[in-house]
Amino acid sequence: MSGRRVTVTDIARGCGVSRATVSLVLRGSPLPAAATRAKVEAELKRQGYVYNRAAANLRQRRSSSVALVVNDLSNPFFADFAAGVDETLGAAGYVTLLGSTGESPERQQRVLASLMEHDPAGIILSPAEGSDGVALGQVLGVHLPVLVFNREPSHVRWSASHWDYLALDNRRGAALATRHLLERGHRRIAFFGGHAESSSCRDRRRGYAEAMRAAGIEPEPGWLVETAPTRLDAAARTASLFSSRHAPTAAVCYNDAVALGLMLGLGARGIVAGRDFAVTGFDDIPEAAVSTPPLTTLATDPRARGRQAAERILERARRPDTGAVRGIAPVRLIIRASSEATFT
Amino acid sequence: MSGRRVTVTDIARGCGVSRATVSLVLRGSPLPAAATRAKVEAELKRQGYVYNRAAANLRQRRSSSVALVVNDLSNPFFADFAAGVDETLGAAGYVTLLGSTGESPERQQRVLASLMEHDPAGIILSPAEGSDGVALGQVLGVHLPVLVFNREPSHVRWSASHWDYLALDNRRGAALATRHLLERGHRRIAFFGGHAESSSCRDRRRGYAEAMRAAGIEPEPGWLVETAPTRLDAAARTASLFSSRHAPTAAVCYNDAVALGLMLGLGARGIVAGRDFAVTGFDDIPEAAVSTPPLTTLATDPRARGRQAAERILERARRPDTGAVRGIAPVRLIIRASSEATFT
DNA sequence: GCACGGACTTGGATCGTTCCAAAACCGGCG
DNA sequence: CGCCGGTTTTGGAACGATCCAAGTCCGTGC
Repeated sequence: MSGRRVTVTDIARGCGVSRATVSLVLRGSPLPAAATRAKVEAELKRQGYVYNRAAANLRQRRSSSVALVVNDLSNPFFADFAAGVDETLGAAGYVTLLGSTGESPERQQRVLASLMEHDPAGIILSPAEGSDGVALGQVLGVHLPVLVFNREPSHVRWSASHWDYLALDNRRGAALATRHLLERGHRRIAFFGGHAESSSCRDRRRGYAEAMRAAGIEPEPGWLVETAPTRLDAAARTASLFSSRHAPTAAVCYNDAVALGLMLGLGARGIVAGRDFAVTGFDDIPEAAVSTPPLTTLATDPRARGRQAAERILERARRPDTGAVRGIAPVRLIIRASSEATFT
Repeated sequence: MSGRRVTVTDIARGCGVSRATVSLVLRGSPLPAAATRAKVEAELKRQGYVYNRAAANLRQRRSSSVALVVNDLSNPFFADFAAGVDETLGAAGYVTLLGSTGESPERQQRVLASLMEHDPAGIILSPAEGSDGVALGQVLGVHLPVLVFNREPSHVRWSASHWDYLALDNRRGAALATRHLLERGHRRIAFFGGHAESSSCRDRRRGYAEAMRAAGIEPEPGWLVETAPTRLDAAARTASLFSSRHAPTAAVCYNDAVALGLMLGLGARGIVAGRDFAVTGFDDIPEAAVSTPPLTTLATDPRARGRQAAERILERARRPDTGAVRGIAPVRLIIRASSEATFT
């Protein structure tokens, strides 16, 4: 009836022992006698006791939560990542504090500040585009275990920082896709989409360029097209691929959204992706398997990345003095029909 | 250097006032003199103070978090819902405690119990399939504001419960889809997919059946096909639609995943969806717009549902004694090519 | 009969913040 | 000079759990 919470004191009074004894029972200590334990446990059940972890954490000066801040939950890639993080944290008895930033660095600062007040044991951050490492350092302080996922904020001196970093092998992934297209006989291959200043786009472009040069081809400036990483903008910029005389016959796309947009744009110009023009993506979002044509892309297993990130941050919380780690997660080329077009 | 946290006591000592005064400044009380306030604020900045909300909440006997428990984060529908929840909670100064259950009622019990220990101000729960209302009542207690989203656990006596409920208008949605197909001339329309015992499937089947009867058609048993709500199982069961002599010419599908699976299954039998057979889905997941053919479906705006759920739970936390509310969110029929097939 | 040791149990202080009642300060007024 | 009212400030007790040093109990052995 009463809205008041049941506390250890209530239990202690209810069965005639001290608060300390109840606490021992709660934590499964071997100290209490079996009879006492039984008595206390009965009383706990009778009164419907619920442990107050906040109070315990306060006294013990530790934390049982980890903050997870993502730039865009509605992107399946990050949602899967979040699911992986939560899965691992939950299994370790931690609770996930969620924050999403909607790609706004300002909002990200506010969200982080608010989460910090809850004293998380660590933070897993997939930074908003345009994040500034200095501002992040300001809110996050010097002692908290931090893992940065997927993108590098600007102005971070990694060598001087204790932050962990986990990213996909963007460079190798793009190189794999490029080599795959080269093997199909393509020579004029574009790199299509993404913001050139973002770290992931830079890395992917680099992998692409390296693979091209390894095949003795120097990428032409007209083959590098920037777009917002969305289907819509990608579709809108399709034309810019075909403005020069050396129009490409294939494109390595920044990600799947861009690739799907490009295929839409190609269709609108009467070019059939997979037959007249080869396309690859990046991420292997669920749509990739069922688009028309199905999209050749790079699988990244975001859920496993989430588990990996959570494990790393837990390890870091246990032993704070281990050095920072840079993790590069492998990616896997999934070949589907969109890259079937060969150049003859 | 030291890992110790800066506390109000440190600040108080550092600028020669009492802890109580620092606390007043922190909370923006008008009481402290301007000069004192300035002095304290300077010291706060100097020492890099971070507010400890857990300690404050303990003293104030209130909570600044809301738990969000979803059955499947990797489903874009729920991820979007979560994004909406977090957006609204964050704006109100609450933090989101995330839990995901992977559709396992047992895991759900554990996750809820763990979240309860963090003393949330309320819980938003999208229950795992097969959740039992009695077991849920056990962990959730009697006083906590609870909002159940999207599915009804079994054995809940809503009339005797204070739980809020928010769901999509499944019945009307299915009826809209069915009427749409009827208008295209179809008479033999199946309801394809889903588990018949789940509450959402029941409601959708009901809307379908009502629309059919309103058109003077009694659905035949062979037109009701159960499947797991996945693409794979839906594709596998396509055959069962065509076993009887009165094979349907169109299908209202339980959701988009099922509809996409059905279209795959149709394709394998040489039936072209949208030309030879009309299909509708439910949810409007991103793939629906780009599948082949694009899928006619019902848009549910999960993000807005998330905001709505969060607002409701906050309202409930503010005034606990208002009666339970049942919210039914509207859905919108999106017509695309998959339902273009007409029956002539 | 009593000191001893092992098995349990316990009171009181503590974590970082807020509440509360009371105290200190201050200028003015009789 | 003392008192008054209003403004600021403050010490100490909470919140709910845990830590720790110091109990109590009880069976043994001498």
